[in-house]
Amino acid sequence: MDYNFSEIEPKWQRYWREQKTYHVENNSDKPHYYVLDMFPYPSGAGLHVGHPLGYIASDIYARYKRLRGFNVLHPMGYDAYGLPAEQYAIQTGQHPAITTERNINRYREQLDKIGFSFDWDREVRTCDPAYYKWTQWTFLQLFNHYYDEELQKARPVSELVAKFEKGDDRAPEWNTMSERERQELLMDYRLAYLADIPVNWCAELGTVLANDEVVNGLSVRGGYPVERKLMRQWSLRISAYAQRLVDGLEQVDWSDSLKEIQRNWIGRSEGAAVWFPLDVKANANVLPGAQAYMPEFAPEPTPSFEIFTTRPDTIFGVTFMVLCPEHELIESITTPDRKAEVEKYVTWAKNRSERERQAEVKKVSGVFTGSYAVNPLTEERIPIWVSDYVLAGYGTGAIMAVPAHDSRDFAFARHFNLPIRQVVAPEKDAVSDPSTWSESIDAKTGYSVNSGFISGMKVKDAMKAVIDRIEDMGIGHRTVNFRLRDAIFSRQRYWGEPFPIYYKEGVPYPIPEECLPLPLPDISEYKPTATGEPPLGHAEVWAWNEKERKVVSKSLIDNTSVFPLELSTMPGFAGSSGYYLRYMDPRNDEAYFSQEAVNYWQNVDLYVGGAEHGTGHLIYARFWNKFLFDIGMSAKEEPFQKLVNQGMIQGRSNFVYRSKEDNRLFISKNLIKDADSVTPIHVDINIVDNDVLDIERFRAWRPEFADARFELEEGKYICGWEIEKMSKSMFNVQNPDDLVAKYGADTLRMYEMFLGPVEQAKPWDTNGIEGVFRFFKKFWRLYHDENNSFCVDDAEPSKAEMKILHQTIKKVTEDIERFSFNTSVSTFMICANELDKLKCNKRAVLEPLAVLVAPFAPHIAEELWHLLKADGGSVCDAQWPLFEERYLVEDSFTYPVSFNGKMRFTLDLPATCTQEEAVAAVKAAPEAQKWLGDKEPKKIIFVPKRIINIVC
RNA sequence: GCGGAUGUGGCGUAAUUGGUAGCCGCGUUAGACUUAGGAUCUAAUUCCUCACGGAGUGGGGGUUCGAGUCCCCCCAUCCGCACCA
Repeated sequence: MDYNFSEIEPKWQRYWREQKTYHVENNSDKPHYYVLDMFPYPSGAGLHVGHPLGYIASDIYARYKRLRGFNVLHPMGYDAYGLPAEQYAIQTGQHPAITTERNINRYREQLDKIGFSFDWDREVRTCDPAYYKWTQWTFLQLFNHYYDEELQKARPVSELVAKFEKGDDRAPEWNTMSERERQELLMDYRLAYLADIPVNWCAELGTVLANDEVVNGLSVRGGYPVERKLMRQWSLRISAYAQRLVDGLEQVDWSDSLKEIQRNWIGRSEGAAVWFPLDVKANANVLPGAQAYMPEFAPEPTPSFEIFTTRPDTIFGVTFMVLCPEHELIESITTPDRKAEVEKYVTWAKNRSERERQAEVKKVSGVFTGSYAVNPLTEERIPIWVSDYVLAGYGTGAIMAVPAHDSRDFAFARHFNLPIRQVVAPEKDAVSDPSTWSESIDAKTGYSVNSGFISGMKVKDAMKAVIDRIEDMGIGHRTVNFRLRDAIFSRQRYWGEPFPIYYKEGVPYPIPEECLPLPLPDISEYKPTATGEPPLGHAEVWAWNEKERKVVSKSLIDNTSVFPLELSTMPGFAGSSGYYLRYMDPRNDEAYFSQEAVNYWQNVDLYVGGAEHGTGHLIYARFWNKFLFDIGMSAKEEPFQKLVNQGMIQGRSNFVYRSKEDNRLFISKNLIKDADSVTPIHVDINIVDNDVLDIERFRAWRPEFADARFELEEGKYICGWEIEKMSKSMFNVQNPDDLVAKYGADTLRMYEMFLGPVEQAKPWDTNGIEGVFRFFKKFWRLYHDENNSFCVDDAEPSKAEMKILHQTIKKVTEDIERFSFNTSVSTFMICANELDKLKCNKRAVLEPLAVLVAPFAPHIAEELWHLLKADGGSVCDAQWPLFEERYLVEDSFTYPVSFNGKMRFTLDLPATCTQEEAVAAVKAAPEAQKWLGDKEPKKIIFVPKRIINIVC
C-alpha cells in the first residue's frame, strides 16, 4: 500500500511526545485561547466511537487556533470518582483505585491512538489527593461563606457574625445564645450547610442523590427506585445564586436549546406572596398553632398563612385553598370532625414513593380540613383543603386555587365538586358558564371579569393593580420564586472526596485548611456498616485529633480532643465543578490555581461536550465558578464562554431473521414474505459488512448458530438494520481501536467529522468510511509519483491550480470558524479530486494544503510536512495559509438563464457584462427561441454574477 | 401539557445574505485494467416519461420576477421539563 498509515501514525505520535509538541506555557506574547472537552468518567467498557466525536471537533479547533498564532490550552483529565467502580468493588473486593487506574490507562491508550493535541502534563484526576485537596478546600470556603442578599454575593460568615454581635433583626438574641444555638443559626446561612431535608434516597445504591440524578423517580445510574426521606445531609445553597444563574445565560454563547433547558431547570417565576387570614370565628380553637403565620404588617394581628401565586389577577376567582400534606398548619386548623380523615390522608400521602406519586399525577386526591380562610379582597370564606398536588418544596407549600384558570385546580374542583368562577375572559364580554367547560382557561391574556376593581383591565395590568393593592394593605408583596433546589452534597458512598469536617457534640467543625487534603482512608468492605453507617464507618483510622491536627484511630475518640470525622463523601459533581480552573495551574500545591494563571487564561473560550449535562454539571460548574468569582478566585463570572454540544452517536444494529418454523433457518431480508414468520435477532455488527452477513463468522459466533442454514439472495445474506442506542447488548458497539487499526487515526478523525454536523445526533454507520480512506490515498498520491517516491515540483502553479487552493483555503477557514467540519471534509475531497485531475504536484499548492489538512489529519500532514521541509519543525507550528481574493477572480461568469423562474439553460458571459448586453445575449441564444418565441419579455431581472430571469 | 430542535434521493448529507436543489461520500449499475479482487480507474445514478417535457426539499396556503431558505396553519419524529401554583 502506498499510503502507509500504520507506519506514519505511531512515528509522529512518538515524535510529538518526545518533542513535547503539545506542551503549553502559561505565558506568551501570543493571544490565549482555551479549548476544553468535558472530561470522561473512565468506565470499564473503554471508549466507543461516540466519545471521541467531540474530542475530535475540539482538537481540530485547538490545532487551527494554534496555527493562527494563538497560545492554546487544550488539556484532558479524568472524572475518576464514581459509582460504577465502587459497585464493582462491592462485587469483587477490588479497590476502586485499582480498577480506576486500569480504566484510565486503557482510556489513555485509546486516546493516544487518535492523535489528540492534549497537553498531558496538565492531566488531572478527581480522585488524586493533590487534586481533591482543592475540592475539599472549596467546600470549606462554601462552609465559611454566606450569601449577602444586599450585595448579591458571597461574603465570609465572620462578617455575618460581626453583624449579629452588633445587633441584627435576623438574630436578636445572638449575644445570649449558646455556641450550639449559634452554630445552628449559622447553618441557615452557610453556602454549604447541614440540614434535615427531604432527600432522594436510593436504597439499592445505599445513598442519597441530587435532583438531576433522579429521573421519573428512578436513579439515573442503574435505574433503581428513589424515595423521599427526611435526612440530615450536606447541601449547597445553589438556590442563592438562582437569579445570577439565569442572568448569566445572557452573556454566554450557548445554543438556545441548552439555555432553555437551564432556564426551565432554574424555573424563575414572578408573582405575589399573599397572606390569607384564617376565619377566626369558625376556628377559635386553633388560634395558638396559627400564630406563627401572623402577617407582619396586618392592620390587626390575625392568624394567617402565606401563599405564592403567579396569577394575582385571578384572586377574585379563588374558591378554595390547598395546603401540601407536609404543611405545619394542618394539625392546628383541622376541625375535630375531620381529624381522622385528614390524618389518614396525610399519612398516606407522605408515605407514597416518588415513583408512585409521579406515576399517578393525573389521579386527583385530597381532603377538606373543615376550616376556612378569608379572601382578603372579597372577604369571602374559602374552604381549606389538603392535597398532594401542592408540593412542599415550592413556594410556601400552600396555594390559592382558581379552578377556572388553572388546569390542576380545575381538575381538583371537578373531582370534589367545588365551585368554579370565571374571572378572566378572552374578550371583555366573552363570559360563559364554567360548568359547561371541558378545561380551564390558563392563558395569561384577555381581560379581568367579575373581579371588583380590576374588572375590565387587561390581565397584565390587573396583576400589577392587585399586587399594588395587597402591598398597600400590608398583606403581601411582589416576589420571585425559583424551581431550582439546593443541591444535596452528601453521598453515603466510599469512592468520593471525604468531607474535611469533624463533629463536636453533633456540631460540624471544619478541619484547618493547612491540614488538607484529608485523604480517603482504605477500608475493608465497601458496603454500609451493620449499624447502617456509610462505608467510611468501616475505617479504623478515622477520627480527628484537634490538638495534634491529624487523623487518628477511632478508638481514641473522647469528644474532648479527639472527635469523629464525617462519614459521608462528596458527590460526583464535586470534583467536576472546578476542574477547568485547575488545568490552568495543575501542579500548584499552594493554591487551587495562581492568580497569575487565571488572569492569563481567564475562562474557557470553547467547551465541547454532551447536552445531557444541561441540568447537572453545567449548573453546578457555573455556580461553583460564580462562588469562586465572589471570593476573588476566578477571573470571570461565567466559566464557559462558548459551548458546543456534540450530538449523541447512536448505534446501527444489524439483524438476522430466524424462521419461526425452523429455528436453524435464516432468511435473507428481502426474501421474507411475512414479517410475523420470522424472529429478528441482533447480530454483531463486526461480522456484517455493508449489511452483508459473513456466514462463516456467524456460524462461529455462537454455538447455537453452528449449523445454521440460510436462504440467500444472489448468494448473499442481507441483514436488516435499525437505529438504536449504542450498547453491548445490541451488539452494535463500534470500538475506535478497530477502526484505527484498519484505516488509521486520520481516517477515523476525518470520517467522524464527515458524518454530519457535530451538534446533530446521528447513527454510527461504518459504510462510508471507505470513501474517506480513498480520499487519503488520493491525497497521498498528490505528493508522490507512480513508484510512491515523494515528488513535488517547484514550478509556478497555474491559475487554475491556485484557484483551487484558494477556494479551499477560503472554505475550510470559514467552515472551521463556524464549526462546520463535515463541509470542510467534502471541500478537501473536491480539492484533491481537482488537483488530481490537473496532475498538480506544485510545491506552492501542496505545502499550504498540508497545513490546511493538519488540524483534521495531523499524522499524514506531519509526514508530508517533513517531506516538504526537511528542517521545518512540526506542522503544528506552521502558519495557516491566508486566502487571497485575487486568485478567485474570473473574467467570465456562467449565468443561469431562467424563464418565469425556471432555469432553462446557462450562458457564459463576461464578468463585467451589463444588463443590456446580457439581454441581447439571451435573445441571440438559440435555446431562448423555445421559451421566448416571438414574445417580448415583460420583465427582466438581471443580478450581476447571480442570475438572469426573463418574465414573459 | 409546556419548552426546544429537526423533517431534502436507496443512505449520511450540501446549498453561509431569497438567485442553477441534490455538492461530497456511501450504495447501486455499466465499462476498463486484471489469474483474481472487497484494489484502481472511467461513466451513469431524485422521481415519472422512449422522448419532448413534467413533478419535486413532511403537508396545505401566502409574499416574491424567483422560496429548501421569509410569513401563516397543520402533521411527524427526536430531545428536555413535567402537579413548580
